[in-house]
Amino acid sequence: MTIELPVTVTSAACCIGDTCAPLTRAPITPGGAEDLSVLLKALADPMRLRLVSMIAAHEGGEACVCDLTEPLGLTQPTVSHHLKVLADAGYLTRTKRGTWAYYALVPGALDSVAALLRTV
Amino acid sequence: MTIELPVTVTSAACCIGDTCAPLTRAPITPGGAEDLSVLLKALADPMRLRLVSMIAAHEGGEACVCDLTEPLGLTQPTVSHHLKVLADAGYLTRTKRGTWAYYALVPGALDSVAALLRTV
DNA sequence: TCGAAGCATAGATGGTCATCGATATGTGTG
DNA sequence: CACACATATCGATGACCATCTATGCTTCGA
Repeated sequence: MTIELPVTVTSAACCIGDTCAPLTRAPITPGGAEDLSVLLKALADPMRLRLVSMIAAHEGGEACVCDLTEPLGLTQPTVSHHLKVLADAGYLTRTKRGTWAYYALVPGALDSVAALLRTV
Repeated sequence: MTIELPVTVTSAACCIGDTCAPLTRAPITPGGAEDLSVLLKALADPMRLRLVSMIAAHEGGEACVCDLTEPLGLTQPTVSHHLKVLADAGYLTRTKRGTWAYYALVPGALDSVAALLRTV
């Protein structure tokens, strides 16, 4: 369960030195592209997008697996698998209370990726 | 080559009627999740991210296939395939001048997806 | 203490995809 | 016209992935 979003964004600055608004910027690094693709891959699934949205829409901003299985029409292990993918990518947190495991959105995670997307 | 970004965003408004900032929003629709996942899937590949970035960084904001093959270390058919995926998703335009096919970014396409991402 | 419920993991399977080589198509040049 | 070059398409292949069933683990209540 590695929770990590690239906090240190490799600044693809538009202004370097004296020349502002140059015609050509520095392209994304191979490593940066690999990292961003991992973050995007975790979201590039209809069911996972719906999971994120349903958790955000759920009261309290959190939901347990049992809340999410039926409306998606997926089995419990499949939902559990998707939630793990999202948690590993840093989009969700997992809190166990009693028998239930509550998943919640990491604040600003989606905005972070959206911001990264515009730097490409 | 279907160039189309979801211009009509199904507004997941935060404020409905008199009650502002409700605890629960409306979750994304299954169709909306499917559409957004298609857009994200097209970007969720390291080589395609690098292609988009390299085209944006290239002088004139456009590049032909022959400009992109060598720095990526991919064969020409593979690069051509990735560019088609990106163009079909609405991220790139294709302009043929003579023997060469020039690909350029669709202005605002990335920002559009980034904005959609925050509505999830 | 025992059973039921919620969740995670393991293994299997069918589908999708990234990549390649080979080839077709189109375009400019001699 | 013939040839060289840039690009697109086709078919194959290996890897990855979404989903399932079966099963193990933990926690709560009777």
